Amino acid sequence: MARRVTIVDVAREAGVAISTVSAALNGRDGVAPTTRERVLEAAQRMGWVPSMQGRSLVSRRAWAVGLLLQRPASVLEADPFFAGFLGGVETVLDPAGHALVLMLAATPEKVLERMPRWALGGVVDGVFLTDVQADDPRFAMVEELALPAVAINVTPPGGAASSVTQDHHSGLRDLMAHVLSLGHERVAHLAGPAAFVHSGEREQVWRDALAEAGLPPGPLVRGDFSTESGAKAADALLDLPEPPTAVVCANDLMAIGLVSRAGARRVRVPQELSVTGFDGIRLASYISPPLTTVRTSPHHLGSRAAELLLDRIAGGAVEHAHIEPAGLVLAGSTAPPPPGH
Amino acid sequence: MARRVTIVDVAREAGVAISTVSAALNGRDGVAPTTRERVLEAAQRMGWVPSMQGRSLVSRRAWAVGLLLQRPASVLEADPFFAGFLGGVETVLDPAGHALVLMLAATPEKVLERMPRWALGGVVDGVFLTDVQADDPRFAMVEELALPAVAINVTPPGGAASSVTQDHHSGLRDLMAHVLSLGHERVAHLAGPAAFVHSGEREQVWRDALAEAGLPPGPLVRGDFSTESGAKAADALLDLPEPPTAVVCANDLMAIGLVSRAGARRVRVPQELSVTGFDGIRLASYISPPLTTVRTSPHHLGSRAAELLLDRIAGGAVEHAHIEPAGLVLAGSTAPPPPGH
DNA sequence: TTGTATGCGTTATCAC
DNA sequence: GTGATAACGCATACAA
Repeated sequence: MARRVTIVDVAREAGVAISTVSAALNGRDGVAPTTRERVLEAAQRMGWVPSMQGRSLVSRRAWAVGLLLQRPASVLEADPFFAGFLGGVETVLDPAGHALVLMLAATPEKVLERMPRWALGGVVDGVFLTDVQADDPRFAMVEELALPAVAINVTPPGGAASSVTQDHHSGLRDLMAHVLSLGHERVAHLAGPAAFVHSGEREQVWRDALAEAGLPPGPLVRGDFSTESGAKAADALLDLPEPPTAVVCANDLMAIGLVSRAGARRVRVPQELSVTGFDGIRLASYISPPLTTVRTSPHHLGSRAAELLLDRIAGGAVEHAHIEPAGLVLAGSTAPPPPGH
Repeated sequence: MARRVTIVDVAREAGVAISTVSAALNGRDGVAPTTRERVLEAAQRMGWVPSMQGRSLVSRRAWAVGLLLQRPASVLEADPFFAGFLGGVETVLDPAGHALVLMLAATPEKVLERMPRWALGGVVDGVFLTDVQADDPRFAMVEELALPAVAINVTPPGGAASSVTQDHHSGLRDLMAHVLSLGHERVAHLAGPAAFVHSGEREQVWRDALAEAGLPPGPLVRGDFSTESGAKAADALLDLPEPPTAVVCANDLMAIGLVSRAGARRVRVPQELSVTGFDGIRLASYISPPLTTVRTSPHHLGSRAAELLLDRIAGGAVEHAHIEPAGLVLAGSTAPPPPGH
């Protein structure tokens, strides 16, 4: 690589001082228009590009934010939330001149080890916190590090982090109302891992809706959000002495796996078994039957989260934002229970 | 944030010189064991973390590599290649102490604008080049920037970049052989965008296989790799005066869309229409019928690519690696054509 | 074996 | 309005 062009070179070329070049290049005032013009022209002509390391060193800003994901690869590879979220984040980050540093951690320990290195090492100015678990140690860590952070879909404890949430309660309540209005009385729940905060919340909505309808809580099984685990859950539920007539799943991928396995067992959806998803991924409308689900907005969640994070980094206050609630999507995977149930 | 701990602080605390601290911390020799011990202990106790900016500034290394993706969000959100590839990349990058900087570009121009800024600005030490197009301008750019690069699934022109490829020809040839052996004579191809190099290659395999079998090339339609475009293609193909009896798709998502739309039109798969995919995504085995496809290995592609890139950055030569070929996965979406065809 | 001095590219604080 | 100059945190050549 040819020796890099620095502001020193530009200064020499334009016949001005280094400080003048810096001021001109950064649009600070106190520079004569003609001088500024000359500097800009020289920088342009010489192909000057700012060195992020030099800039970062003195500005004490990394001009980058981090996303540390800790999910099994099997889920990540199929879950469109991830890509949608990233897309939203980028629409905000890029114009603001910030980069996105990504880490796919194999274990939670890796995440906790990486965070301080990133923060103290000046790799990132802030982080997104996704897949928040109960008593998540990351909140204490960002607080201790004074690292700007934005939590996704959860209210952070203390004042440690900003947050952006999309209400899933109302959508899920609508979903339960829909299923119950069809006449189902044995409504199972295929939940996500117990550790995730949102898993517990969705579970609670399901439980409350059944209680309000005067129904006993149906069987509950857990998956890990993967299609595979949905298929496994189908076996578990259909092998019960009294199988449910409807299954409310914590995400679409598990619902797809469940529908698939049910079909393989000659259990017709929705005639014999109603199934609902959660997320509203595109694919959900292309399987057969199309999935009744609740549509979330990962892209919007990402863009809003990035806004909050940049604001926080710029010295803004901790803030808690909400985007439009996740809405019900009625499709073909739900129907009245078979007669006699 | 409390004032950061620097090697100066550690030096003072340990009662030695800065250079000694640096040498001790980086495992260089020329430091007395007891001194090293004392330094390490002090650094540990004071919570010293290396400043990447300081280190980068003097080492002229960013300790990060970049991935610039330029794909429509609709594809990215559903395509598991992306996440699988990232997962593979991380398994290599992380132990080596490198970070991954990600950019989701909205347009090709954005990519070409960002590359020099990243390279010259010291944001990354190298880049991955995915979704390579014909006459891709990025190769000229990495060459001009002398930026280490690894191209994925394509042989880069000139000696500009390393590459890692997974042969898809043989798998696709096997697939075609399978379809033709079933007796199909009107085999359509649902191709990807013409601009992508691998789209053209897959198309050629299809064309050659038909020619070898003495069959005229069946109808060819193009999609954009999204499920939606697969559904659209189903309409286009089934509305033909002489619809094909088999459709070979350039990826699984389009195949899923096609199967879905065919089902909605009461065209039974595979009895009336055989459909094949490409990629071997997990979901492919959970739709009904499970998809006959060719299984690729994005994770392995990613890990190998990262190895090549780090090697290149460390001064190694340009290298072209191959991973195991993509293999045929036979499933339920293919069958003999209906009688009379 | 240890200490000193210098430079990496930038920004910012001062005199002028 | 402009120009020296001192940081920022680290690594390293060289001197002691």
